[in-house]
Amino acid sequence: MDIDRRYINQIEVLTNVFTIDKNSLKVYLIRRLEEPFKGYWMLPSNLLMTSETIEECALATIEEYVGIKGIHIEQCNVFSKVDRLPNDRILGNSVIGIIDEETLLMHKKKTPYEGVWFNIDEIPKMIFDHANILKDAANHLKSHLNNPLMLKMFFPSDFTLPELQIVYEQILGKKLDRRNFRKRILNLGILEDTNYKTNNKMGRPAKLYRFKESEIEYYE
Amino acid sequence: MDIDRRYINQIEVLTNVFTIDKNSLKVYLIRRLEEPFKGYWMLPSNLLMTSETIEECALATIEEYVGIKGIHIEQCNVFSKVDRLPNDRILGNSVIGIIDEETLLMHKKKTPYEGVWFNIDEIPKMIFDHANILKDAANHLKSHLNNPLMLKMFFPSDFTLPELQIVYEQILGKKLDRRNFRKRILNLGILEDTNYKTNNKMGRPAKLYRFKESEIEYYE
DNA sequence: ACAAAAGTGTTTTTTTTACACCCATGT
DNA sequence: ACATGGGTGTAAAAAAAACACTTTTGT
Repeated sequence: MDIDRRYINQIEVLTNVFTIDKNSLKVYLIRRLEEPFKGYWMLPSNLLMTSETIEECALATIEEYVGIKGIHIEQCNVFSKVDRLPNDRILGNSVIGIIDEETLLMHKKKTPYEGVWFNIDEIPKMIFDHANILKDAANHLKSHLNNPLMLKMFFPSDFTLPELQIVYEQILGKKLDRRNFRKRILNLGILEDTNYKTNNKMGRPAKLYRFKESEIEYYE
Repeated sequence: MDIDRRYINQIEVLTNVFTIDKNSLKVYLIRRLEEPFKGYWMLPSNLLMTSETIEECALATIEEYVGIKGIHIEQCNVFSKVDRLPNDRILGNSVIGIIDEETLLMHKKKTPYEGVWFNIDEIPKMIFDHANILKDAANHLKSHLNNPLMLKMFFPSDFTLPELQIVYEQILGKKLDRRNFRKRILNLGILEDTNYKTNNKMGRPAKLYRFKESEIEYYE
């Protein structure tokens, strides 16, 4: 490989893995084991290999550090400041991953990395520019909230409107009116009633919905 | 630089430079001089150097190929398919640049590249995945149309509402009602009347507006 | 019967759409 | 006076926001 050294770049793929757990939006962070910033938290990341796409690298990274594979991911942003890291020049490519808590528990494999799910508004000290990258990813989530393909990934299967409302509220960071929310979502015409209901321990059972298949495919 | 060769990547910055000229949205393309795809058209591009940011590379590329410097640019998208180019594995980072025709004519320097402004709906045969990248950039333009910082760049200085309407119509690809457009834009509260008017050769002079400074800075 | 959570309807306000005539200038 | 392009208002429709009581279940 005889390429001009001036054009050799390293790219790290930084993954922002989100879930909704106990009615809160959470993100998965791991601890940094080396100096500087030893003990600080970071986004699971890997250098991009020449043999893989950003998406492949992101999925491999999530499998390696979070212990879960094949989740939904989205390209997010690129961070190219020359001094974003103290020593090396590495481009940062931020990717969002979404997983529901139930699927996570079912399919999580043991990893040597002791990651923790942090509530999105209780983010600990993070290394380098990771806090900034995470904040940007949370904004991305907000501005793409109506993507059914993305929303779907917060649930293991069918879901209720109160559950969906919690996803909206957590990502938007504000409470929504239940009646107006139902009207708005159902009017979109992207959900269908499964005719099933939850059997909760308490309270009235809720109707279960799913995204219409035809609506999921086509979204920009 | 003794880095693992598996993590050595090359990144090209592909610039989508837009302008509005004669009431049409145009993009600047140059010709490819080598095989394969000799004679086909391409987005002005350069490999990213380790010493520069994506933005710096994009600006340098636009200066080199288009002959204009210091224009407004925006990060767009990353294309990382391993086989997007036939021989090398090079990541594509797409960037949007915007320039108004008048500033272009004033400040354009001679370049050895004979670029042409193509109407957005009359794009010629393009190399590799460039047509796809350009289409994606045009979509980006559409979805960020309300960014005052971006809109501002279509004009050399103050502008009239009919002129702004043409920008909207061209980017959206559809006609808008004049009265509703005025109402909507003025209601945003981001424009201020300069109290000046155009002196056109024909017809009634139009009021000149500008973006309020305070509104330009803060936009996500 | 009570506690818990889900479901529902109406009114008001705001935003969006549709639509046609008058005004200011140069020739 | 006329041709050219710019400016304006109103009514209808649609979407969003505000707001509180009833229903279904488990205990």
